[in-house]
Amino acid sequence: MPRPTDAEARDRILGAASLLFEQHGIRAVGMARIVAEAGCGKNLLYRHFPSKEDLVLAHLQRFAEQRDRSTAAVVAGLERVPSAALVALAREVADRVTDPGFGGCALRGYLREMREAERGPGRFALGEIQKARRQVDELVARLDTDDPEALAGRIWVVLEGLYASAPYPDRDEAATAAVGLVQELLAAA
Amino acid sequence: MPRPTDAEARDRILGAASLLFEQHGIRAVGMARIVAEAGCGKNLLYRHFPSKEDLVLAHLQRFAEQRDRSTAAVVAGLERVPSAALVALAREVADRVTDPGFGGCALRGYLREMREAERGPGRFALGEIQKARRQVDELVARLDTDDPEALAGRIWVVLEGLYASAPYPDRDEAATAAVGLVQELLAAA
DNA sequence: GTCTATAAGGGGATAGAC
DNA sequence: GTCTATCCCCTTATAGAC
Repeated sequence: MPRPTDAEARDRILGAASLLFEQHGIRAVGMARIVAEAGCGKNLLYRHFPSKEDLVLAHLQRFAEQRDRSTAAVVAGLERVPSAALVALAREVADRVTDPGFGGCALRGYLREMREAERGPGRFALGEIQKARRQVDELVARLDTDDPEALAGRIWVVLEGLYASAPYPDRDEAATAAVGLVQELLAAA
Repeated sequence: MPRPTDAEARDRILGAASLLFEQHGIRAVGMARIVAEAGCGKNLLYRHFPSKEDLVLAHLQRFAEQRDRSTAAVVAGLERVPSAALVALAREVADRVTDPGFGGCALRGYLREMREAERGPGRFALGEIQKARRQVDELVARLDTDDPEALAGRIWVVLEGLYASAPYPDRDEAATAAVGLVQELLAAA
């Protein structure tokens, strides 16, 4: 069991692992390298994270929590104006995607790399993505438009395209295109 | 050097490798497994493909050639009607993505998994994607609309979102959403 | 000669023991 | 923290079958 004061060590290890995972992928990064980068002993790492899978899961949870905080912040106060909330949501994704340090959505990246969505980190990743999708669905449902499902599906495709463009040089163009598209879709609805 | 008549063996090996790569990813599939699935000796594989990287490059080239043939077929005869060609292009992507055997775009998958676009298979993959983007750009340019760059960027985001939805259960919804979106974008232009 | 099958080399993976 | 066990990786080399 980690001691209470070990929370800082845990954060340091998890931070180093997250950075490496985002930069090089899950499979490409070995535990030895994480230990070296975190500057700790292997013993300590395995006390906090009994297996690599646990470490990866914690990495995805950390990513999801940061995203949740970020989206909650931009949507705050817009609950009454669902269209504005949806645009804010798109802008938030665009902001994260265009950040030079952003290495792609960790949840989607894990699913693509490991192709395992039934259990463990993959199950968590899929659940988080479905959660985000449901948020879009619910906002669109309050929008007083005909065929809200089609609209939500279209907005979702645009957001997926925005996420997909993260590692490419044209992500800035993708960001303006995606935000503009979402705005127009809502204006026409 | 492989003998001239070995083209069939090469195809068999490449076919087995492509299937495994699409199903499990590049890093997850070892040469031993490819040999087992292709039903050949290791020696023969390495004569046709001196290294795994060569095999992966051939796999990406095969994917790109099939895609080129498929897109050329659906665009054939529509050179004079760029909007129809763009819709056909979107439909073609939608058809491939919704095919149950489709495991995602191999080119985008390689770039996401290996994060290497400067040389070898990654360089090829990036070039092919840029080629597809240029095709969209050129069709939009012949469309007599103001701000063709913005329109091409929007169509491209939608297509990227469609590709990204390939491994998910909602790819059918994504396909109809994407095709509908492209149609509307062109109708409004 | 051309293939398959198998072993071996050198490295790195996760994980556990001391 | 180091050291070890076990396994799998890519690749090459050897040995045998047709």
